[in-house]
Amino acid sequence: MKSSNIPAPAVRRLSLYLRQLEALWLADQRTVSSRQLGETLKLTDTQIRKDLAYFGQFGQPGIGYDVGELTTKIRRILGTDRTWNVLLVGAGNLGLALSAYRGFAKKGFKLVAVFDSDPQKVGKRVSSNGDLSIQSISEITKTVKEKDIRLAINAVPAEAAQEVADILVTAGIRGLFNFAPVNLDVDPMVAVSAVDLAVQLEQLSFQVGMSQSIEETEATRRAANAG
Amino acid sequence: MKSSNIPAPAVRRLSLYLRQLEALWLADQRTVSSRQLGETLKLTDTQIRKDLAYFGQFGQPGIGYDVGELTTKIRRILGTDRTWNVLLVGAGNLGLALSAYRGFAKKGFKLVAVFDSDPQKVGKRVSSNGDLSIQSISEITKTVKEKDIRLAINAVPAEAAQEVADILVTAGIRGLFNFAPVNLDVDPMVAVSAVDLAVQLEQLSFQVGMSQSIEETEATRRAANAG
DNA sequence: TAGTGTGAATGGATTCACAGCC
DNA sequence: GGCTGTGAATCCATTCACACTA
Repeated sequence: MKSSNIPAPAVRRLSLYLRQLEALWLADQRTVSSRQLGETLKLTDTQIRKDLAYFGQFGQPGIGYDVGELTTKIRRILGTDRTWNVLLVGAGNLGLALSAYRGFAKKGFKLVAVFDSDPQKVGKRVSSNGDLSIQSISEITKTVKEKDIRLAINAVPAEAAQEVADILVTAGIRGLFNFAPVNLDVDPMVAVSAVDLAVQLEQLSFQVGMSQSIEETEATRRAANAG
Repeated sequence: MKSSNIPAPAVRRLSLYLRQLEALWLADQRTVSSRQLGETLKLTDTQIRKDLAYFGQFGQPGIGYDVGELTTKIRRILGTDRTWNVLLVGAGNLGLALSAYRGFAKKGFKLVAVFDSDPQKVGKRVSSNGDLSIQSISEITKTVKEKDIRLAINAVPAEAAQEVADILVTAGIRGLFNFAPVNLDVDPMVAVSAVDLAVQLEQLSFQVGMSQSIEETEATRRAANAG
C-alpha cells in the first residue's frame, strides 16, 4: 500500500493547514501561497508543498492554492468530508466539558452517545445536549452497532481506562481518543490518539527550565565579554 | 548551549517513562530494565537507553534502572521536582473541567488563579477549588507577579485566544498551554504547547479511513489469490 | 547471564535547488 | 516575477552492533 509511506508528521500538519484555510476562507481570502501559509504556521514553504504533494497536485504555479478547493481536498484526505458518529465514555468533569465542546460538531464529529459506570448518572440527560442521556457501560456494544459508531473518546479515570478500552475495541470501535494518563494496550488495527494533560505541562516545564538556563548562560557570556 | 541538541521526541518520551515509572513504583516494583519499559510503552529498549543517555548515566549494567532513583532524576530533568504555579484563563466548560482535574496537582502543578472576561463570572468561587475565585482579565499582570506564576493554560474561545496570549506574554508568562484551535503568534522565548481536540479526532479519522482502505486492498488481494 | 551505554550505520523527514508554468 | 512540484542533498532520529559491567 503506497499510502503508508506518507510521513505521520505530514498528516498532522495537514490538519493545521485545514484549520488555517478555514480561517482564510472566513477572512474572504480565496487564494494562498505556500509561503504565506508557512509564515502564519511557522513552517517553510517547501515543507507545505512537499506535504501536499504526497496527496496530489493542488496548486497553480504562479498563483498558489485555491483556498476553497484545497479545503475540500484536505477534508477528503482526512476523511472529514462526511460526518463521523462519536461516543464518549466517562461523564465526569472532563467528559461533560468535552460533550459541550462545539468544535467537534463544526468539524463533522457528532457525539451520539455518552456512557458512564456510575448508576447514579445513568439515565440523566446530558445538559449540553438535550437529545442525549447517559447510558450504562454495558450498552456500549449494542449502541456501537445501532448507531454505526467508529470513534470513541475515553475520558474515564486512569484505573478504568484499559478496561473501557477493551470493551470499546471489542465493540468494534476503530479509533480511540484517550485522555487517561495511561498507555493503553489495544489491537494495533485500532488507531489511538492520546492527550495527557499533565504530560503537556511537563513539557512546558522542561522548555521553560531550559530557556532559563540558556538565558543565564547568555548572561554569563555577556558579562564575561563585558568584563 | 549543549542542551539544544537533545531531540524533542526524546523529551516527550521522558514524560512517558516517568508516568510508567510512577505506575511501577505503585505496583511495588523497584527495578526495571529498558527492555521491560519498552515492552509496555511499545518502544525499543535501545531507544529508551539512548533517550536517557542524553541526560546522564542512570542504569546499572546487568541490573537495569532503580525505579525510585530514575523517577527522581527524570523529575529533575523535566523540572517537576518542584511546584509550579499555574493560572487558567477561560472559565467555560473546558476551563472549569481543567480546574477540577486532579492530575495536575499530582504532578506538582498548582492552579493558583482563574480568569475570565465575563463580568457575570468574575468573583464567583471555583467550585472544585474553594480557595479560588474567578478574577477579571485585567488582573492578570498583577497576579502573575504576586504569585510568581510562570505557566498559563489558555482555555478561551478561538476569537479571544490571541489577545489573551498577548496579555499573558506581556505579563511575563513563560509557558503557554493552548486549547484554542488557532495558531498563536508569540515571542519565541515563550514555550507553547497546544492541544486542538478536533485536530486529534481528524487524525483518527484519517487513520481509520486508511486502515479501512488497506483492509479492502488485502481483501481484494486475497480474493485474487483464491480465484 | 542479563543488562547498560555508545559509536557507527541506517532510515526518514526536511531543506535545497531548480525545472517548469502562469 | 511569482509560484508550484520534485529529485537530490542534507540533516536528524532510530536502530544496530558490540564493548563493557554487575
